[in-house]
Amino acid sequence: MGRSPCCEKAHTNKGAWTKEEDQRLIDYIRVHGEGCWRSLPKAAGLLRCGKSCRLRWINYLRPDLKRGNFTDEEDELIIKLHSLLGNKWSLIAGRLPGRTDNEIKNYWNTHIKRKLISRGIDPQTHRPLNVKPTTTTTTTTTTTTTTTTTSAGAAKPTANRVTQLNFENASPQSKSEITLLKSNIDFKYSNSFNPIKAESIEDNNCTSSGMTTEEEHHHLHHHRQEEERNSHENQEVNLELTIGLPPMQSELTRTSSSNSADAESKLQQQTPYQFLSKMVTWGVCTCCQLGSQRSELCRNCQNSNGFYRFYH
DNA sequence: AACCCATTCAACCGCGATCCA
DNA sequence: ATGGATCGCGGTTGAATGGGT
Repeated sequence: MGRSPCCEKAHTNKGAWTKEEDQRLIDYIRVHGEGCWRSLPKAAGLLRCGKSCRLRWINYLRPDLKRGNFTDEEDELIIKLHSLLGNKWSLIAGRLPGRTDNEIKNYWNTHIKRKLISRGIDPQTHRPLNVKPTTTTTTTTTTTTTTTTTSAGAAKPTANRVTQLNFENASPQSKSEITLLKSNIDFKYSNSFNPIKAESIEDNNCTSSGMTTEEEHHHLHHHRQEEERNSHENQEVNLELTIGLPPMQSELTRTSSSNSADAESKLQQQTPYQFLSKMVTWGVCTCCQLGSQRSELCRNCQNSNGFYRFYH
């Protein structure tokens, strides 16, 4: 038994949308807002499946879309974000107001890929094309985790992977790493915050990039130097990866008698370092680190009971 | 004008994640 | 705990378009 189709295909239109269909969809959403896509077509009198309506609205009809050519600044930002996030088009799109994931994906495949290749850069790894990838396998003694990756391309970023940073039970070695990580985050925050690095330490001393701890130390050090150089040389593209509030269940529940906005504003009054330290202590997912703008409370950090996974 | 080929981008498809009864 | 329904994402497809011959 396969998965049931998302809609009754026999009675739905496919292919390009007509002006009338567009208008119906716009009119309906203007009145009722974005809601249940499944029931929308019927309610709006459209012979389309909900999925198709959603796509049409998000990628084409939404009033806040920018359209038009990408600027050089946008190009560079996309390249930079892609080097950090990989093919996470929706996350990249979240940093480019008025642009959709589909648009960026297409633009990447048709323009930027070529642009990078012409610069002698591998579009997937963001490293010089003549560098031959080597495979390294790292197995740590404290965990059974084995990570395989290529040196040319950092381990493929997984958007929903969560960080697990437990200070209390960490080995002395891990603690020194955590200190290093925190200083790294602190450093990045003072320049331009790189959320990916916050994910670097997982399972105590097994790194997500597949490097040994020593390599990771070296890598972080090297990265820091590089960052410093960049920021001095050309005022590196400021990614403005704003940090969204991580789920603050306890803060919220502790102040449940007052409103949750109080708890939030209390946290926002903290210094960036205090705030980041909390993030590290809690452990937050990439979504929260990136400041997901779609939902106030990230689902990745929330389990099915509504509690947050990483709160101590 | 007719054909061919390359490029672009809107739309589709399949799948994993999440919700919810 | 389970399974169907739904959402959202990333990869792929194919019609439309433009340029070259």
